[in-house]
Amino acid sequence: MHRLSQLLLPTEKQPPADAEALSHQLMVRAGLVRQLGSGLWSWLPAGWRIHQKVIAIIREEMDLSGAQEVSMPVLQPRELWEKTGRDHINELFKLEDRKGSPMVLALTHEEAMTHHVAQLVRSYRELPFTLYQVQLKERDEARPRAGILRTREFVMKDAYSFDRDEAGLDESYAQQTVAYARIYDRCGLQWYRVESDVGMMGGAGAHEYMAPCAAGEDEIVLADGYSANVEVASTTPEPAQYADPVGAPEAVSTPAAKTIDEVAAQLGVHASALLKAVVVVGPEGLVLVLVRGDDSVQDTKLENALGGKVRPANDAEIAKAIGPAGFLGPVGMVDPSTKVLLDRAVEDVEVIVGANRPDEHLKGVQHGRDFTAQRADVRLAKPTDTIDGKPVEIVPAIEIGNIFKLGTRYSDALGATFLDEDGARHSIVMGSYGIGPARIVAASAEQFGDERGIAWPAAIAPWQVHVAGLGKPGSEEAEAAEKLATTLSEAGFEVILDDRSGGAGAKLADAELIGAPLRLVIGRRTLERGEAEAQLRRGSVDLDAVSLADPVPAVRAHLASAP
RNA sequence: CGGGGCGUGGCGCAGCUUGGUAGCGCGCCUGCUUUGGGAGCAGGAGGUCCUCGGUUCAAAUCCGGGCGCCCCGACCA
Repeated sequence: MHRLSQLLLPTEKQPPADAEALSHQLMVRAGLVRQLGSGLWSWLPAGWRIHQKVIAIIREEMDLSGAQEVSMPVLQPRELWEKTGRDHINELFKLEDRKGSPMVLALTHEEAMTHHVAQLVRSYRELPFTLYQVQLKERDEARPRAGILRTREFVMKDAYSFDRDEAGLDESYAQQTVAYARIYDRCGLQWYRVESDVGMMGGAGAHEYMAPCAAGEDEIVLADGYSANVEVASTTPEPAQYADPVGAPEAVSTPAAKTIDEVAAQLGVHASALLKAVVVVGPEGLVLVLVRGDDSVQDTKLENALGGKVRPANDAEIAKAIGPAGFLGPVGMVDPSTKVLLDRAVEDVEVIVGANRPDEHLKGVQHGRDFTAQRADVRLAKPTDTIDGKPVEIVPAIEIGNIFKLGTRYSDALGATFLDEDGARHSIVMGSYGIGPARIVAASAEQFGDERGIAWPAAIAPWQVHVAGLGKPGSEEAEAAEKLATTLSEAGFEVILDDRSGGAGAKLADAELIGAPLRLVIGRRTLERGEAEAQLRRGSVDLDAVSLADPVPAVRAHLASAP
């Protein structure tokens, strides 16, 4: 049992002035966390209980999946990171020890894990296995934000699977998928598993686990039977509204009309009758990217299509290769060999494009007839899109976990190999699997927070039962609350007792702020009936009163009904 | 990294324009009263006004440098 009179649980009526995200405001108001510096957060007792409960669930499910827990240093020799080429990552904290030896603070543990496995594993007989740890990660984030949503130091559960081949990896990956679903379900979150970009991790496939909420940094595309990050989502736009065909390219005057809207207005056509031109410099040089006029380019999809990082081209580069900015098109480019990338959603019909001459556009331009281009899906999904005819929804979400098929990128770099039955050497095939417990906590606060506090899912609530006696210390109500809390605590429930001398309003308000799933209140009237009033925090649902003479069965039943 | 904003008791803020006694609400401490929705009265404690320097008889206030924090964007293994 914990007593509110003794607990370091500093609740606040007002949120910090600089807190924007709901979870940030509520977690500070509820006395769960306090800030030490930008992106650096300390957990106070109640908050740490929640965090630890999430970790306990993760640990149980990891162990159940067959993964083995280890622990590796956060402080590591930079040499290790030079071998995988990740030593130049901006987010990597770099430092030196007193001898001047280059060190880093790990932002994940692929290098360390793979290093050890490379030393320890010799034979296919030792594979497969999966290692995990619950360990700090350090990242020099360009912009920490939203309380504990994006921090520079955080605890991560990171797991790494080691298999002899792709088929084995698929199996390990599937095992983690099962464990992840159980973890998020048990934590009581609303979540989606979405297809994701493989990012700089490389590899053969990746999924993210996303908790939809207003403060989400990512956007996910949802449809019946489909879910994907907008960075990879592939959807179908509404049908375009084309201008009447004219048979061949034909110049039209569009004075000073540089934007799609201006051109569409001057010509009296819908934006989808035009092509929008975006010029970037990719790994193989300058590219003219064309999407429908009412679409926009999704950078990650474009980078995947071009096979590497891209940057916007500057006006000089554009003028040299194509034409005057604002009037760009695939026909009549200054350098006709300039690569053209055409979005998959653009049909082979006549559209309107820039003429590569000032104040002029061309109508009647058709792909395949008037110009050629590489095809790729690079458009940003929109809420009006469909997928297989079904409407999509695009919602913000917090990334609460991810899983990657790494392949042999790290095992190749660090020499993690094994000998097969025939004595042939192969690289170990790896996967990596991360979960941020703090993100789960924050996502819960986002999903289940209201203006009064956070209605924690029962599985991760800091306490199961909140007992409040409304009288002052020493009163009959307070004595009865004390006795009730003791009985429940001895019966194995996690109880927090409000034994403070404050007024009833303050006690009830704090109970809602702290957010235990079940609240038991003893006031003068309820005491006269020999009962405690019972209420579920989620939804403020009034339950049958609990008998003070025999409270345990009723409390057990009430908690079983708590979400 | 680009743009914007902010730094004044624990929290939220005013004061700065026009230099001169640091102030308000909440919280905290003591006493009495009060106890079903953030109580009342009385008394009290608590602040290098982010920091360094400059101007001035005098700086929270004006000027300059630095540091810190937040928000938007870029970025985000």
